[in-house]
Order: sequence, then C-alpha cells, then structure tokens
Amino acid sequence: MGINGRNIQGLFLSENQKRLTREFFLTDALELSRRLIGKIMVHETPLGEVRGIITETEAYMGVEDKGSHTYGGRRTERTEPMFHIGGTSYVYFIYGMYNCVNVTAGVDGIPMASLIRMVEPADEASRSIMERFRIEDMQRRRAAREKRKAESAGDSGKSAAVVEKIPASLKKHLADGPGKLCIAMHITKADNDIDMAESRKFYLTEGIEVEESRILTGKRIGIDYAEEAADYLWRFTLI
DNA sequence: AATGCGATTCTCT
DNA sequence: GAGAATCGCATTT
Repeated sequence: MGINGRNIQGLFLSENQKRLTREFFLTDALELSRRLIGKIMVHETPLGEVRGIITETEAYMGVEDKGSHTYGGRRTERTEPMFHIGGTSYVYFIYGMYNCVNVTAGVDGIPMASLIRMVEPADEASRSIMERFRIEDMQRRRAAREKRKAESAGDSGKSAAVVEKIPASLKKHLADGPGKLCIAMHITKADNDIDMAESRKFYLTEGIEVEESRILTGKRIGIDYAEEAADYLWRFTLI
C-alpha cells in the first residue's frame, strides 16, 4: 500500500534527483500534466526539506478553457503568475481555508498551468515532516473551533485537546488532495510566483520511471460550472 | 466505503 | 455580496 492508500510500485526505488530545467515546462498544460507524474516536488520548510512524488495532476489550458482561472484572458492580481513563464508556481487560496499549487506551462504570456492534486512522500524523512505539518494544522483547526465555541458560550480560556496519536486516516490520506498536499509540504502564499526552474528552495526533480500505461485519465474535479469543459479528461493519475 | 454538511476568507463584480 | 480548481467530521451502510 502506498501512503495514500494505493499501491504505487517502485515508489521508494530508483529515484533520479536531477533538477527539471526550463525546457521541461515549455509545452502546453496537458503535456506538462502528463510529464509531471512521477516527478518530485521539493520544498525547503522550517522542518527541513520535504520531497513529494507527484501522483495526480490536472491541466488548465488557459484562455479557451472554461475551467481555468484565466478563461477569457482574465488577468488579475491573483491570476498573474499563470501568465508567467513555464515553471512558475501559482498558489491560490480556496474555500476560505486551503491553498492549492500549480506549475505553469508554456512561454511567458500564455496562461496555462498544471494543478498538483496528490503527492506521496519520496522518503521516510519527508513522510515524517508531512505528518507533523498535518498534525500541527489539525491542532490549529481544533483549537480555533474550541475557542469559537467557548466564546459563543460566554466562557474564556479553554484549552484545546492535544492530538496524541496520529489518526490512521491521516496516514492513509496524508497528501492525497491539492489542499492537503499544500499543508503537508508547507506550501503557502509565500511560495506563489516562484520560478521553480531556478529557485533553490522550491523546485522539481526527475523522479521515478512511469510507464504510459500507469497513467489514468479522468474528469477534472470541482469545476461543475465549466459546462462542456467539465467533461474533458484532463486529470492524470498514477496507478 | 459512501454520503452529506458546515467551515471560513479571499477575490472579483 | 456571491461563490470558490476543498477538506474533515458525523452519520449511515
């Protein structure tokens, strides 16, 4: 079983740590999304370097894609990084709570990107760090909830319950969603608009060999408003 | 395992 | 002022 509950063969074996350079990103988002499967996202965090093997991505093809933030050429403060050169990070905030990370595709001025939806820890040290960030986040959330509850009840100074044991569900679903992987890898707005082809703190490397037959396609998630584009098979998953 | 629901704040109109 | 490229928890199967 992989950490996210699926069987990923060869996951901790034969990793290639060579960094991905500019030319890798100079293609369209569909091609980039396929090529990113099996690659490793590396992030320098307060707890050390975290490395995640990318196992699911989605393509956002830009101005003609009704599912994309840049549909119709929408260029705002938020979407600006999507217009930057291939290999740029695009971190956006969603549902009042979560960050999601994309890697842009293509030349400067063409707003395409690949949403990173799932990673597996690439080594034991990374797994341990991911668990710590997830637990920390869980504690923060619970503390905030307790505080609100206490305030509405007129109480004050109530302490939150400490999470002592790691819930099995957390280990199984460590980074198997775009919001969760950002928590697990400590990716925040501070990591927005970074050139991942150049950065020493946030970048990508070659990872594991992936046969084409191990990549499944599916519909993109959470874009019900995108009409016909909601049905495009622009999600790529490693099996 | 599957389903339903509330959370919480940024962004753009 | 509305809605969002989602998640965790509770409840039920």
